Amino acid sequence: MSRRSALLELAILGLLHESPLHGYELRKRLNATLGAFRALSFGTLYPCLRELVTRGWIAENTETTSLPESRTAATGSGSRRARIVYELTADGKDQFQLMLSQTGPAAWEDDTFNVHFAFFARTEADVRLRILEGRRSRLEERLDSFRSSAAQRRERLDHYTTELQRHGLESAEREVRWVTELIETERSTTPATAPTPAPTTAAAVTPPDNHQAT
Amino acid sequence: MSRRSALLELAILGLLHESPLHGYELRKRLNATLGAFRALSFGTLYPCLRELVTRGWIAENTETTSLPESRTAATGSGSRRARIVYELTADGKDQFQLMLSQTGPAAWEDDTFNVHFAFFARTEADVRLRILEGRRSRLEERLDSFRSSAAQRRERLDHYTTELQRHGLESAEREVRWVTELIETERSTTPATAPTPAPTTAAAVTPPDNHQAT
DNA sequence: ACCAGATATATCGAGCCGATATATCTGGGG
DNA sequence: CCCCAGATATATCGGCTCGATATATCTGGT
Repeated sequence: MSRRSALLELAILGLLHESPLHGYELRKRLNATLGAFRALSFGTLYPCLRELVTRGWIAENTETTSLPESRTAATGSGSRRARIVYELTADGKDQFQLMLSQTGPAAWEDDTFNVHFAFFARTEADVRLRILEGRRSRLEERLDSFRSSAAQRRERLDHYTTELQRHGLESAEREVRWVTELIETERSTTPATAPTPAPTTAAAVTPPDNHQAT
Repeated sequence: MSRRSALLELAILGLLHESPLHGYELRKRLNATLGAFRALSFGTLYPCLRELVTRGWIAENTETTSLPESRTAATGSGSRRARIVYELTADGKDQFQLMLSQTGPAAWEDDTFNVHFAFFARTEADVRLRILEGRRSRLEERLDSFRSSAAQRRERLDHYTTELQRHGLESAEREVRWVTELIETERSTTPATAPTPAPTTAAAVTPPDNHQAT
């Protein structure tokens, strides 16, 4: 079972959910729209696309722009040459929804969170809330370890390292506030149909912490 | 010519510049102190250490804590068993200073900037300023491409993706302000000379053949 | 005394990144 | 008009990194 970066597979299926795309354009959107994949290599993308085809989740349509011998300068859309356009299949849509409903610890880590969040419009409300709360727990956990380790070696670091730590801490605190606002928005816009047994609002969110020590 | 992640080599040399360390502790500091290397694998660290040894930049001292049959409970440092302690050599110090003076485009990218910044106390003032300005240019360049692409597809994105973009944009803007403040501080505190003092000896700035100290 | 967990070093396969190759289309200059 | 530079587009390869795993010692709890 080649894991093959389930995150990349999820991102590809999600982008193809909107419209069929060819590899080059897919890579650009992976870099731009999602927060991850800053410089995804074609040596990663194309093998992944091929595997998704063999699994039947996407289909490969060779774009035979039969454009005749004329230059077709009129069409500004510019179909340049035969491109391989990938399209989501029915099985691919099912798999995408299945992946979105997975709320494992992999959903709120640094790299994965942005991708999951970008597809929240197609994610169920309770899953959205669980991922946001997991993300906040993860951030606060890191904040705690940062602050405790900072207290230990007060005067050991020079000015620049201290400044680096301070900026990192501040960024993490800002993201906590951002996620908290998102959680409150989720709670106010969705009725209280929470399946979690936490009726009281003061239940301190009960984050779905990883009960499984990896 | 195995480049072997010059960034990791720089970070190791920089951390060993302060005190000799063994692999396990080195990995913890790589995760905690620097911003990069969130989960560096031992399968990456140990081969890198071995190569640094073969290049003569660090030395491998098997810590034969001859600690007698007594428990040595007094020493809080706790030498548990024979550990391999790596120590920076004179050539390693030269190499570290050489790497720090490299102001290539590799110094202000996302991953590399934090590491270079963490060692600014041992970097010359003009190099510091060049790296900070390069970092700011890089961030503003990304901000421009973000904003222009956001203008193109105004109403195409859903609420969540828009929110993700907005948060990313805001974070980048905050980092630009942070870097700008750092640049102004550099300009005001270093009128012409005087590198920032290191806590120890002042011989830290480019010694050509200085083979002693520590 | 025992077991769980932290400390510490080491190795291996799967798969990712960066460089590189190939080919077509577009735009600018001589 | 042609050629070159650059963007578009697909593809491959080797070196290296990651995650899992193995081994061994020390510490702390019961």
